[in-house]
Amino acid sequence: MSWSKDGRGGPRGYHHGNLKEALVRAAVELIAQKGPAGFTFADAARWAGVSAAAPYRHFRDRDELIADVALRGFVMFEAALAKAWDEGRPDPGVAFERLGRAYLDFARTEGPYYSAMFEAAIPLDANPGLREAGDRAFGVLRGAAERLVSLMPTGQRPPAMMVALHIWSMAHGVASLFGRSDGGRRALPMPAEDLLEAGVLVYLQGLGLVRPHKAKDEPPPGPWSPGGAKPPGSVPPAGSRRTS
Amino acid sequence: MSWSKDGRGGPRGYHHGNLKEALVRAAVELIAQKGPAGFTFADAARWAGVSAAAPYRHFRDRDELIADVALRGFVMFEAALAKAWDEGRPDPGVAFERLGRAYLDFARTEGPYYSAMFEAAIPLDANPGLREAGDRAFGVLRGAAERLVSLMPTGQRPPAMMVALHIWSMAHGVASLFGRSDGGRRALPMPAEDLLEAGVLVYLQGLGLVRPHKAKDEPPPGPWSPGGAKPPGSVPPAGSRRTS
DNA sequence: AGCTCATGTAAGGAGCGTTAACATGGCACG
DNA sequence: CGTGCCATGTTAACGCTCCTTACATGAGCT
Repeated sequence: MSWSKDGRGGPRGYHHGNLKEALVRAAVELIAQKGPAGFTFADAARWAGVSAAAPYRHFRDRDELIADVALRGFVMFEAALAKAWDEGRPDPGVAFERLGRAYLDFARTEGPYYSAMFEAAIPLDANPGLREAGDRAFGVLRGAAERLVSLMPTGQRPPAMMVALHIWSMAHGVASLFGRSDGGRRALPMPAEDLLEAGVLVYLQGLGLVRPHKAKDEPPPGPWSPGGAKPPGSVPPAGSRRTS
Repeated sequence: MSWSKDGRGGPRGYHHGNLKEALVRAAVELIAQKGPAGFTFADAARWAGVSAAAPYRHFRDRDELIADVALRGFVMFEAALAKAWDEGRPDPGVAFERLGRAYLDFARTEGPYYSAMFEAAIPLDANPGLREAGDRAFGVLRGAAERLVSLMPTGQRPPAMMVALHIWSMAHGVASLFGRSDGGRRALPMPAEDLLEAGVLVYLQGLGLVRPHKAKDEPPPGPWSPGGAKPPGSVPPAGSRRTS
């Protein structure tokens, strides 16, 4: 009975049993192979092992299929970010680092979803549900920024929204320039995750949220330094994250 | 007279006279309208007012046309960045700010080129010239970062390459998330330019390169603070591309 | 005048989107 | 337990656009 849930493979009867799911998976697979603009409705049908007319029972057109992928992506994204943030435990600094890594991790491991979400040029105006899902995902980032900012003395707090937008921008920039390892991208002298982590750390130092650790406890000069953030621990450089 | 150089309009004889240029402009126009994946070779021919077979005399296929647009874009981009940087005059901090603004300005005013350069998924491996042009443009950014970094005491210098990549990432992130005001994007509480400027400033502060708001605003708080740089007419919709 | 490039015209083939008409079989309901 | 409905898929067909090539023709240059 499990074959009825498989998108491909096993024999199936006249009815597919789970075509909608299969089409979504087909879209994900095809986006992974050829980019969000590189596949067609007919392709998805073929990939799902079904005739070209079948998808019309489930999606009005190709855009609706992609929008569905993007929607699922945002839901997964929100969950991944929320899990990484974990309400700021054990402390906001550490949790924020995790958040940044989770962002990139999602972009990398769920590349096709990420593409559908941010590169497919879906008209948000026509998909209010999609916009809401995106806003919810961004809300996690924003909530984290608010928490972080609240650690600062009242007079020096930057707008949390701005901080969230900066982090989002840098994460998205890193992800889209270097995140996916498809052939055409540029080579990096370091893993994208570390690049982002270092960037976020420098940024947070700029806000005064993290000590510049100028006390130089050790040789490691800064958030950069190749071995800086490798140990499986969390975020060694930059000293204590407490910033009480 | 001039009609032989026009892409459209005026009467022309059997020979177009400048079809290659006209095709490039057509591509730019079509990318502006429908995105880098949203136009076809035949479209470009139609737009230029020639038959569908004519473009083959000038470009092997659609990809070569887009690559040409991207190549020109990189050249323009490099020039714009170099001009903004102006070899670090009057001082590297100020010049770096200009550089960031020039980046966003390019992304906004030359949106189609920017799309061709960064969102068209052109295989760089097959276009060495394109890669070189891109590297040259990035070289401006990197050179500026090197200059900036050289202001720091020797022991604390972060790798210039990393700094350049961070700035690039943030600029690209801002540009691609909020830069173009096409219908589907998200609204921002501030102009994208200011968002980027503030982000870069915070980042540079994090490096210790800029003292909290040295020559920026008068009010004390920081790079944010809504009075920063907002002449009222700074963000026109920019819907129609000039290019004609 | 003649050469050569640039462009037009024509035509074939392929793929896609879309719709209409027909087939199948799971399931609700008697 | 039988039966009929209807959601789901299939087949077939139309129209459109695109890509590509082969051949014809206009226009400038020497």
